[in-house]
Amino acid sequence: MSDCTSILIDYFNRHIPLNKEEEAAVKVLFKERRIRKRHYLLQEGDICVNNSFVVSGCFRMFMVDKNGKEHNLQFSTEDWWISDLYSLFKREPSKLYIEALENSIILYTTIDELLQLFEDYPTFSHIFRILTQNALASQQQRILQYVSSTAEERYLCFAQKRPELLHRISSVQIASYLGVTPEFLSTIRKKIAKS
Amino acid sequence: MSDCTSILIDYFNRHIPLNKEEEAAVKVLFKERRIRKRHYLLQEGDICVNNSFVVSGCFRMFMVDKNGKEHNLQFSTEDWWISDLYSLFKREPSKLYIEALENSIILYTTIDELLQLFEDYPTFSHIFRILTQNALASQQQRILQYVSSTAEERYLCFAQKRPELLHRISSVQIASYLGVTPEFLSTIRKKIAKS
DNA sequence: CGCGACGTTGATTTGCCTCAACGATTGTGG
DNA sequence: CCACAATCGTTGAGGCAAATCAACGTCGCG
Repeated sequence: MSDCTSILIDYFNRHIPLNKEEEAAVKVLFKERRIRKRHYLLQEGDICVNNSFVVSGCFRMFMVDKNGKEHNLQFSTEDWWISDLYSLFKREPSKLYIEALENSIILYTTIDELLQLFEDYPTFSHIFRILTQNALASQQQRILQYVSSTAEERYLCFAQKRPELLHRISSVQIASYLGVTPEFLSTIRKKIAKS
Repeated sequence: MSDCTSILIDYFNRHIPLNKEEEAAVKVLFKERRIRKRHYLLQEGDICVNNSFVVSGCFRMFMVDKNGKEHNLQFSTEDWWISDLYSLFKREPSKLYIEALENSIILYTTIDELLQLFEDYPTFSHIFRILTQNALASQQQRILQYVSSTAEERYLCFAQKRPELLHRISSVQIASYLGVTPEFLSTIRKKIAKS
């Protein structure tokens, strides 16, 4: 059985080179966990205490509205992070769910270990500040897109940014991410194929 | 003429008590500026280099879509911050505008001064990490609301959270924030008044 | 083989937009 | 201080994007 931490260390090195001490800290702190398809990493009401890195597999983060409908906010595959950053840092109950769409492997730490890591090695504090900014930026992009694009435009944008997900994820999930019904996604696809 | 920095210091003290040194640093670093109604603090393409605290007045942050339509993302009044956090930290050109809706007074620093402040006084680093988390949280809330509520529900929610803005801001601006036309906001209001 | 999940299609409905028109209010120049 | 223009909120008619509901074919799987 392979040691997944090397994948995470590679990931960090692609952002900011780590020294040997820092690499060792990653090896110590991050723990491996397997999640089976359809199992949950987080459910509404839980406080999100873990920050998780996806080694392999695929997750979706979603909320359930008052009519019981699900709305996907994010998909996370290899080399992405998956957690409710708000619940994680505020230590408040989450309004979100995180579900594995495939059998997956993650590396995770608790928020307390992470904060300790920040204190011990400023490099990580720096990396995670950037990650938070990226999260902020991508959320801003989603809002801007939502208020200014049609469903078809949102689909085309998604297809361009995450082409590999089109085949990997069911269209029910993609429709939920785009904010349309699966039926309407189907008509969008038909229309695009024609043109 | 009054010194506005005391207002900002009060604001900080309400979050985390400052010591004398920290208060002095605020006095040195933050500069006052008056912005007249209809003037811009930021325009698309600019890199947002200033982080601004609203002492008095009111601002709106908005984007312009490809059809030339404006979409308000945020209103900031007294005791709020106003800046494009993404452009500020990434030092990339902004896609947003910030406009004064009233004659206003702000206190601002450049991003470089702010980062220096973080290094010198960890307290501020802590406060601003919380502010970034709050920004993330409120953006998440907006997305969740957008995908799961009708315009009427969004209006009721806005009216509950920011009742004072209903009279302070024109309905054109409120409609733009809610993502509807002013005409439709009007019909929403009529319907609510009836029930 | 039969069942359930999934993607597709069509008919109908609905939420919201567009456009046009109208009084009321505000601002401005003479 | 008035006259006029400009802006703002409202109302209504008509249209479109997307939802809902129902039905059907296909596929993988027990």
